[in-house]
Amino acid sequence: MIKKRDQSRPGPRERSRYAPMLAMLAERVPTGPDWLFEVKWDGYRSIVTLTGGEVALTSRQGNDLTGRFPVVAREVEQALKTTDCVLDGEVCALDERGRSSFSAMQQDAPGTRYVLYAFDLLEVEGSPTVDLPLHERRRRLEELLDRRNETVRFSEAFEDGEALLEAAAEQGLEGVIAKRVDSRYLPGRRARDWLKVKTHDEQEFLIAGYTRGQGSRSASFGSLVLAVRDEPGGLRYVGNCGTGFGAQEIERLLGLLRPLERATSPFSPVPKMPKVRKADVVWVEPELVCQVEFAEWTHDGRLRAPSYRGLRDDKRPDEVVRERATPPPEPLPPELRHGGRVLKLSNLGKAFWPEEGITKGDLLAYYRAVAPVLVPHLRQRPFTMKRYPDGWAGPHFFQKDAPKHMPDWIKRQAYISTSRASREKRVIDYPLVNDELALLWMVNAGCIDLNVWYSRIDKPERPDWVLFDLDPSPDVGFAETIEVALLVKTALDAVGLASFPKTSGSEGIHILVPLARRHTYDETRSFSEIVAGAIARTHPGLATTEWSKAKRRGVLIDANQNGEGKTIASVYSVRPKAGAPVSTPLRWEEVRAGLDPGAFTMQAVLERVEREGDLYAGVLTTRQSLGPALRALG
DNA sequence: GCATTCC
DNA sequence: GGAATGCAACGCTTA
DNA sequence: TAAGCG
Ligand SMILES: [Mn+2]
Ligand SMILES: [Mn+2]
Repeated sequence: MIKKRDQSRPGPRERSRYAPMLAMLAERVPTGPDWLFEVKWDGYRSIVTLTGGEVALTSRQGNDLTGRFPVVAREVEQALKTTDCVLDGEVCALDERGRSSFSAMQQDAPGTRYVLYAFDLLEVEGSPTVDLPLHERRRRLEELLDRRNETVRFSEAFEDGEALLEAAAEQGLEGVIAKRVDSRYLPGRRARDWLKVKTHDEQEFLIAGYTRGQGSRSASFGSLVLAVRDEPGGLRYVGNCGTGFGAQEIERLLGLLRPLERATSPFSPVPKMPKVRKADVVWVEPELVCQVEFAEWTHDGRLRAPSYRGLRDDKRPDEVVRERATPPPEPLPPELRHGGRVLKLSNLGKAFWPEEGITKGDLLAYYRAVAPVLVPHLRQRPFTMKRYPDGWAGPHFFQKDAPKHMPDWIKRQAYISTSRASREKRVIDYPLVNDELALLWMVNAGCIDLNVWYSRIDKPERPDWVLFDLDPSPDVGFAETIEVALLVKTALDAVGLASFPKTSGSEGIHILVPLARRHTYDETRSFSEIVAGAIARTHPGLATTEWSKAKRRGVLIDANQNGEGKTIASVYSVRPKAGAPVSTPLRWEEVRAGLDPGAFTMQAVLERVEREGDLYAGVLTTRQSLGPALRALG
């Protein structure tokens, strides 16, 4: 049932002690004297560690890049006026004209020239510099670098962000990074002190036709006619795209487009295309979906500077619409009303994540926006409050018994708890978060994540799911967690059980196996124990069920969490951790190397929900039995 | 975060 | 009036 | 039986 651990899996590798600081995506460049601006270099982010003159390059995922870029590694030794330091930078390939080019990088042709753009200094001769302000770190970095070295370059900073963005767009660069001049370096964090502003946008489009080519392309086509669906099943023309494909890709596209040809335009009315004669357009059924990069939408809904990136076969043609950046959720008024109920909100401006610039108001706004998909996962489940009145880094406390001052429009359910210590029985009134207003009351009370039982009040002894709780030990990271998640999926597939993965926050994964509420907690617990034990035995060093932290190596498959009264941080919960990561539902196809759980910020998750709906809806509707699986496992 | 209790 | 305080708890494992 | 663990 369970495959042997892949022999080719690399062993534990050298990791840099520093993870790179990450930038938040922003819509526009900030202004003012607090910011400096750099080109967003498009290559491999690398932490460069120089120890006694010995160089190591480490990727964002913690992989060793030294062997991949030997020339850069050698030149680093030459270019630095010290033998011990840690830098942050980007290794980029140069094209024929000596400019940074990502496509040159991907082709990695022999003789491709690589350079390092260094932009930060994290440590010099054993003393960390991460707590110095950025302008000071950059000053010291510049001093350390030999200006004459052509391979190790100092990433220039500029004062005018708008002008730099414009220049970057002209040169076909990806964008601009804005950094606060007085900010500290926050390793591994995605903070508002660094903003990434892109020159180009990108989305899927329908191919609705093509135009006859000119010159060398007269035998094939000149451009693709692009379209999107708009409101009630209509089709809207957005522009033509005549670049981004080579001769081979044109051939492939023609092969796919010819069978879709039609005599008449799929648009009504027929759009006017600049510089194209009507007779030169071949219309096709709008069924093929392609990815296109472009500078911006014009005011009349056309693409400026579109460039073809490839076909998309993972997107249904009727889902292709114009994507608008989801605006950040509405700021909240201090008082919300819903059918006669009034909720007063307090301290909206309080910094809940000071480093990231996230306030309690931001958190409430996120939960209000995500409530339609979130609340169904909380409904009728006893709720344990875990309260952080002063933000994620402050002190916190648990509260199960609903406080007296909780409004009466939040439902409660009483359970008797038997404290074994005192052998005393007492009644606990668990709150039930059954609607948006109740949810916001909890968040206003300082709840950051939302912890609920696995069972609902009408059948409290029959859980709705089995949980596989994957927790990596310090010696492994998210990459290993992903490997173990896939092993769990393989095992569940083999016994015919559907399962739903989500990130748990920073490094862990939760896998839920939805049930028809016929099993007891005892049964779900022993089922998860059997599966976890089998995986741990066949993959020593990678997966484990070892309880003691000290002895644990690899990823813990924590079967212990399947028990009455245990709680789980729900899907869409923001976790009380650095970077405010969200527990995000995943498609199994996404559970692959390179997945970055830190990228699931509140804003990113709102956009994702907008695009994908609730990827965890299946947990609410799938009703499975463990019977066949338990028999198969003997 | 807030009601309650202590000084 | 202002500061201090409480606000959960269990099963499982190993020492 | 106590302490560590989540
Ligand atoms: Mn976990
Ligand atoms: Mn756990």
